[in-house]
Amino acid sequence: MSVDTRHHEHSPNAQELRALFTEHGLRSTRQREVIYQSLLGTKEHPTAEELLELVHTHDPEVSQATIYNSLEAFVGCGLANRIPSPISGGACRYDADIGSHVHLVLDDGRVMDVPMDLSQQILNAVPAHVLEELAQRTGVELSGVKVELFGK
Amino acid sequence: MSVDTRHHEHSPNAQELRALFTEHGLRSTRQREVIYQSLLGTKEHPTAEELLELVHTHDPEVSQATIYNSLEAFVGCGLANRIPSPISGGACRYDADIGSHVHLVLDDGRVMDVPMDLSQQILNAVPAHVLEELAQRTGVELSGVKVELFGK
DNA sequence: ATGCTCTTTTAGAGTTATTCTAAACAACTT
DNA sequence: AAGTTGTTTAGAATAACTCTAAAAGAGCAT
Repeated sequence: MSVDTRHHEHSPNAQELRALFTEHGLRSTRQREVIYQSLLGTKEHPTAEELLELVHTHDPEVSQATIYNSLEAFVGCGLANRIPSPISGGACRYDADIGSHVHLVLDDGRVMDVPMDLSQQILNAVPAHVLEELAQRTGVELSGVKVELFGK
Repeated sequence: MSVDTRHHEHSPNAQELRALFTEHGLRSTRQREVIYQSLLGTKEHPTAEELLELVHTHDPEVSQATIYNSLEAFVGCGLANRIPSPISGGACRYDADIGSHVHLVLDDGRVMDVPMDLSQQILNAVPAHVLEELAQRTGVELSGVKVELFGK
C-alpha cells in the first residue's frame, strides 16, 4: 500500500508557483501568488474572510473579491478544495492540501484534518466494486469521494 | 447482514406525527405537520424554497421563515438532515430520511440517494477501529459519518 | 521594448440564502 | 379560563457571495 507522505512540504518559490499555475491553466498574478502561499502556509482551513486577513499581512491591497475569484479558480482547476459549512448560511472553508484526506467537522463549523494514516485507512476501505456498480446503475460518472466525520 | 428495509414507509397520520414531534421535544403545530409531511413525501431533496412551494399546495399561508425555523428544529432534534450545497453560496437541501445513507451530489447541486444496498456496503466498510482510534487521539467525540460521492 | 488582446483586479453595488424583530397567535399548564 | 411559554408572521436586516464597469496587468506578436 503506497501512502502519500508529501503533506506540507516546503513552500514553493515564485518560479515554482508560476509553473504550477500555468500547468493548471491559470495566469500567474501577484495576488494569486500571495493568496495561494497564504492558503498553503496555514494548517487551519480558513474562510474567505480569514484568508483575506492572512493575505493582508503580506499585501494589504488585495481585495475580498479577488480572494473569491482566486479561490474559485483554484477549486476549479484542482489546486484547492472547498469545504461547505455544516451551519446553515455559514462560510465555506478552503484547503490547499489536495492529497485526498478525511475531514473532521466540528459543530461550530471548524474543520480539522484527520491524521494521514487514519485517513488513508478510511479511504482505502471504500469498496471500489461498489462504486463501479453505482456508476453503471445510475449512469453518473463518479468524480470524487468525500468522507466527513462529525464531532464534539 | 441486516438491512433496513423501511425506507419511504407509509405517511404517518396526524396522531403519529404529534407523537413523533413530542418524542423529539418539539411542539406540534399545524405548520410543522404540513412541512414534515411534505418533506417525507418527496424523494427529491428540496431546498427551503422548493419545500415552501410543496407546502403551499397544502397550506398557502405558511411563511418562508417558518420553513427555516421548522427545518432548523427538525435538524436539531434529528428528524431531518441538512445537505450543504457544493456550490459556493448555494442553498442547502433537506431530507427527512434519517436512516443513514450515502448521497450522490451532482455538479449542479442536485442530490440523489445512493440505492440502499450499495449505501450499506459503503457505510459498513468504514472501519470502526479507525474511528475509535481517532476519537481517542483527538479527544473529539464522534457523532456521525457522512459519505458523499460526486458525479457527472 | 511596443503595441495588442485577453484576463484579472478593484471598489462598490447587487443578489441570494438565511436570520432577526416585534407583534400576533397557538400550545401546554394550572 | 388565564397565564406562560414557544411558534408564526411579514418584513427588515445580515452575511456570504457575485456582478459590473473601468483600470491594470499578463502574455503574445511583432
